[in-house]
Amino acid sequence: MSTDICALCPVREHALCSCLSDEERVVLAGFCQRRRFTAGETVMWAGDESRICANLQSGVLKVVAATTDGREQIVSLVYPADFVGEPYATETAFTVTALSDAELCTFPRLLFERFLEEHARIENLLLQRTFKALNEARARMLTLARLSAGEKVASLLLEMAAQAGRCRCQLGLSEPVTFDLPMTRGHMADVLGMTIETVSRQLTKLKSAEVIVLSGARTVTIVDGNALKGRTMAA
Amino acid sequence: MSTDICALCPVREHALCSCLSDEERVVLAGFCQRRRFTAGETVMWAGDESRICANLQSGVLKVVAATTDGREQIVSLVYPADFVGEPYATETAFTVTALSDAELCTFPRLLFERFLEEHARIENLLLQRTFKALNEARARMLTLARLSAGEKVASLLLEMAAQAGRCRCQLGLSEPVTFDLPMTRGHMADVLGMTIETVSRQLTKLKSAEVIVLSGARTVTIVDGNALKGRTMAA
DNA sequence: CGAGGCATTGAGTCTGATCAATTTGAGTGG
DNA sequence: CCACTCAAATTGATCAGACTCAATGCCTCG
Repeated sequence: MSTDICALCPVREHALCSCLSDEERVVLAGFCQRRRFTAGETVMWAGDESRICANLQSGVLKVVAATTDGREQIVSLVYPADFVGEPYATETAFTVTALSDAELCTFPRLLFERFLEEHARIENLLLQRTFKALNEARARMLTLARLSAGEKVASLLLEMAAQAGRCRCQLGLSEPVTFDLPMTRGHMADVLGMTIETVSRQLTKLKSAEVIVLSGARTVTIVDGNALKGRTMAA
Repeated sequence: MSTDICALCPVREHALCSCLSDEERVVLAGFCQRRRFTAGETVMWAGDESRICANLQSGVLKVVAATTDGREQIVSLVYPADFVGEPYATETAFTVTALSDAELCTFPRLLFERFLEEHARIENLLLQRTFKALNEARARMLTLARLSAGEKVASLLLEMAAQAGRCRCQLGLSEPVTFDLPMTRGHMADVLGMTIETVSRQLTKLKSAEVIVLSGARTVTIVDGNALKGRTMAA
């Protein structure tokens, strides 16, 4: 039964558990619980007791840091096959919310910790992923602190194009690429540490410069990828 | 011989390796190499091949992200007993430089990886530390993106006071606390994503409000810790 | 005592936030 | 199929906070 569940898993090949043998997978599946969240629903609240870890199967989640007076910053976007949650933490550090409808494969934290300890390969992979997440967070610190509004928006566009291209096969920068933005202007602003208005103005500027084409609010075509990259200036 | 080295290690009790048995420590010490760096010297360069990991024994390091055109952001401060480097990464992600004279206990990356795989306890602890670093980076993202200059400086002052207090025993916020800033205005600006001038102006403002006293450029007394905390506003 | 790096202070500018008014567009129900 | 609704997005005008440029002051260490 449990192996059947994994057979249908859309991220079977890419999630952390892809390193497991069939037998190990049976053990893990034995205490996993699939859960669905609708867009806007919160998966875990900052400050709450940390009870679960999970793999994202479909949809997109945001990890949000907030001040006491309500200012918010998206500190990470979680895509399918990504891991969410923090083993060994008693308290949840940041609120995690579904940006779109999402499906998670959740594990009780304590059982997952036990599993990690008994399966060195998966623990090792989680370590590598966590370092990768750390590098991403640090790279974004540079973006947040030192790039101009225009540079921030250009960077995010390229990033989202790359993410979109991870599914469909991606062409180079010389060819026009069309894709749907996976988030609203408001979310883009929350990721980049700016306001909705400024994001919108920068997109308009890119449109006027004929670097991109906006077809409706959500669909973008990157006409001149090199020009867009030139507006980035980050390493 | 190797155990003697560790016996003199100033961070023996707090570094990653504190979880090891004497026998394990001998193995690890077998391929460690102690190295000294003078203030300003760079320990590893972003983009270079990743050859070492290390524990910091004394001094303070900075981890720096930079744009191609020279803008810089300090993405992490490394204190004694902290771990530096990235196992399993072929390339160094960020430049690491000594802020003060520093002593490192370095390990060749590949050997350290092998050691991790054979010693689950230490790998487990490294995982936990990496998650902690990730949480810190994410918390700082909020600071960089959403706090005002005044809030940023107040936060950093409290953080540095806490760090200073980790050595000497720290009093509560109601009592005045005096300590030396471990960095220049310039470094504070690099950490907070602002300019030297703005940092200086915010400190002057705090001095005028009699929240702090500045005795020379480097020594600070937090007179009214609660007022300082009140100027923070971050969660 | 002098030199040089840090730090402070001031004046002016500019980027991006704020406030406010439309416009667009997707979804709903008549 | 069209009008309606409501959220999202765009656009404009104004303002403030932080940056830039420039001058001066202050430690620290030869």
